[in-house]
Amino acid sequence: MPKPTLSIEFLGAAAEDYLPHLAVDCVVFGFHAGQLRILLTHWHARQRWSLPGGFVRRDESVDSAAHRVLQLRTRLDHVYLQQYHTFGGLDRRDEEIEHMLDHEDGRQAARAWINDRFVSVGYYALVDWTEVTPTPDGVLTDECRWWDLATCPPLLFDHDAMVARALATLRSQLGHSPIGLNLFSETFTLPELQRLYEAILGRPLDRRNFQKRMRELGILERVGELRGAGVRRAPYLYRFDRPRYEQALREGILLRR
Amino acid sequence: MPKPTLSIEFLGAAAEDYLPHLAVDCVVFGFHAGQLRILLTHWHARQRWSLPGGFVRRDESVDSAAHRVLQLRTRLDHVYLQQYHTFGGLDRRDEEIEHMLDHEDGRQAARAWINDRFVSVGYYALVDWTEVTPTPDGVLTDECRWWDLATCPPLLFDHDAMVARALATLRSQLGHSPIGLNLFSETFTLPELQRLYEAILGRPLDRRNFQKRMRELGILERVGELRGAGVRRAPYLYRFDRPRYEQALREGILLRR
DNA sequence: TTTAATTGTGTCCGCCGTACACGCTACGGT
DNA sequence: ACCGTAGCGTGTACGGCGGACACAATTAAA
Repeated sequence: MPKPTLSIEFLGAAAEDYLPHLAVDCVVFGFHAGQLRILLTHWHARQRWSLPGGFVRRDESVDSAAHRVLQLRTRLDHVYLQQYHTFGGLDRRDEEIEHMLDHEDGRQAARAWINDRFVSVGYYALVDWTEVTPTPDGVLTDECRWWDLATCPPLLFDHDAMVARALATLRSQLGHSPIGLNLFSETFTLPELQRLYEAILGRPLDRRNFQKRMRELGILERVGELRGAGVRRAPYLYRFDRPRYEQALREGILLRR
Repeated sequence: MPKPTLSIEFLGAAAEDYLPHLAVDCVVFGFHAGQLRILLTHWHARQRWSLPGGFVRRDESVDSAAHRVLQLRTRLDHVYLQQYHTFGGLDRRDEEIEHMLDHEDGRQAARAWINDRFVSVGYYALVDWTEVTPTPDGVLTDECRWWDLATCPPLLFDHDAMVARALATLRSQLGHSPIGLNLFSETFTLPELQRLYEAILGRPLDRRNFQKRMRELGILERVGELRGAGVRRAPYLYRFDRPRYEQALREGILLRR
């Protein structure tokens, strides 16, 4: 299969079908082995990593564009996805990428289009990483995979700042809406949920107070007991009580600090 | 003085100097006579009102564009201005305006530029209304003035939703940062400050608890007593203690509910 | 059987937000 | 001159929630 030439067509349409100068970028959070992770894509032209992003079709809303981009990189539909900030500085370009693209094959118009200034609307997503099929676009990026948030490399453009702000937003939201549902498969244990909260907040929580609060929220449903999990007492399994969970989301209750 | 023809030049430059499809709109909050007010501009072509807005130059950041737009409409520099959401739906057009612009004088390219789809980055500003000089652009809009938030007319485009979301953001911020500084002139009384908080929150507050909390914050400095203000005891005048105020802003302390 | 590790649950305390009462100051009416 | 009234300033009491903390239960390995 021949390598696709550089053009905007790899997105499935011609450049004229997209809004110029406008992009969406997604900070896709997952959780595994006690670590918060994000999905990154690798630019072969630069041998560095960036957030998955894309452009906005003229016939779709910006929110729809974010969902579409996320679907292309994860194969997931109906993801929890929140716009959190728009990045419009003048320092968002990467001259090396622009220089290298200028020497790529492909139509001059497409290169100029991509190399122009962009304003980017930032979204963050919470996903169950086991359901994700990381998928690079195969043109600008040749790899797409999870990175531990703590150990991921410096990113292209201003994407480090985008990640930092997404995480700050997630933290500030954590007390107001129950987040866990989107990051776990169907069932989970309270210690797992606590490790998630600790990973997001970046500080340890008291196990007893955490469990008490979670129980009092009334959005958890005990399913059974997880057995044979090691040299210790087995924790209970829980699932979210959907109606109560969504009610709590609407009312925006919860933990404060 | 002849009426300017319809073109993008009224902004001080040619259309090529601006990013197409991208706008900034500002919800400018003021406070007067116990009422929260916003600054609106009147479109003569449509005989209706909208938020003050503008476009983004290719050589300025989106934040700078918002400050510039605000300066043009208020003559104010260094305003407290916060980006809060980007509106990118497909339902943001006003067909009547587009139709009427098509029959205006002016270059066809400028009409097409303005009539195309726009994504708008929303900002809200807090200003001392006494310092504002409302200034219409004189081309698309012929009037610019304050409206009581409670009684302002339905706005053009999706600006009603933009105002609602700005107000919701302001409310949620109110507990985390001390807001008042930007909305008052140098000095004010605690009853005035309380009326501001009540106007933002949309509910009455207990006077005694409000004063106690404000005193305990340690960011107010008592100046003197306001005398002869009517048939009652005169309230004290306060000003903000700048160093402590800015420290509180950094630490993001404060009221919860 | 003992021990280590980890989970589930209850109690206590202190802070903060809320409800509430009283004294103070000015002016106007009598 | 006196008192009533309207609005301002301050203090006290209670309750709820979060944070610190102790103990019993369960499992598998020593």
